[in-house]
Amino acid sequence: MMEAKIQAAFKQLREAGFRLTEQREFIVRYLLKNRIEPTHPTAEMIYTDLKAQHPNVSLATVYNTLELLVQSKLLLAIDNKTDGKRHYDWFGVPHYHVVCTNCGKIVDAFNFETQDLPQLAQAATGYLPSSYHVEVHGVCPECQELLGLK
Amino acid sequence: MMEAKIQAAFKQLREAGFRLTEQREFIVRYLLKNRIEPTHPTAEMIYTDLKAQHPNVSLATVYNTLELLVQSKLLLAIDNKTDGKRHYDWFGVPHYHVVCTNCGKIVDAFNFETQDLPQLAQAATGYLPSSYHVEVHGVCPECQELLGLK
DNA sequence: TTTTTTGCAAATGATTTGCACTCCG
DNA sequence: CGGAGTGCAAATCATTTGCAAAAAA
Repeated sequence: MMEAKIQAAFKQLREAGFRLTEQREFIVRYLLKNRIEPTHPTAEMIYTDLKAQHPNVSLATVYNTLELLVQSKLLLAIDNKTDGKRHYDWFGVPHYHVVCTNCGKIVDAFNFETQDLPQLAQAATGYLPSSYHVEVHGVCPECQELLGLK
Repeated sequence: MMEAKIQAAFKQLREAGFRLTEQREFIVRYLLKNRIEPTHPTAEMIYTDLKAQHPNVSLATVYNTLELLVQSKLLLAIDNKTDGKRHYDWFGVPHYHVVCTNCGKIVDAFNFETQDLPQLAQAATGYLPSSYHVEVHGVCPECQELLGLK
């Protein structure tokens, strides 16, 4: 069933108008197989992991592919101000992100209803919504400890 | 009453542990007097506008001050992926942002309830929330026209 | 074939930083 | 006074880009 998910992703990438290349296949497989949810990796991290097994993937291609996956609505980009890097998250069950203002760690949370947001945004602004992102900033439990907030 | 708002901002800045300098005063006054809501200016834009009247304000200080104002919860930072720049918004009535994926234009919207978000985030993750940000991405009416989506 | 895509290296450019000087408190 | 804050210029560094070669459709 993992393979089915992978194939569905390829299909979605194609339907967004992009070709399926060997490199893109490696990257999609990597993202799905490595359960990136808890990691929220950056392009650099993905590249480093990937090149061990696939030396024929360049960093520029990783950047390029990740951007295409965002456009294809397979990935979500999270610009993390704390570390200055763009992180990625697989676009599955709708959820939001909680980012540590001290160490930059990102975790997912699911207990906030955002279903109506696109329609409301369209009603309010006339924009044609394609995606949305909810982000909470705060201090993670570990950093609370470190900072004596706990 | 504008002056009262300005004084309140100074107070808030002080209470966050920062000193009140001439430059910071200029910047806060500029932000409040120029109703930045519709503009969502960047550090560069603020600097350019400001230096006409106050040549003794450097770009580095503008960057620095804006960051302090964010920390003091007077401003909200919006990293706009489309133009690659950080925009700022005065932190008044809670609202969310709708960003054009084509031209980068940012508008405010108010019709989505986010009051419970911080508590929910804390309950779900154990983080100590200090702020949050809701952002919708889509194509603005003008770009819909340009792109033939309308 | 025709159009994309890749990979390398170089460019970009917004933001950050080091440091000597100045000023707020 | 002493620690913060400023201004300048230089450094940083994640991301983007140009272009020739390679691969998809």
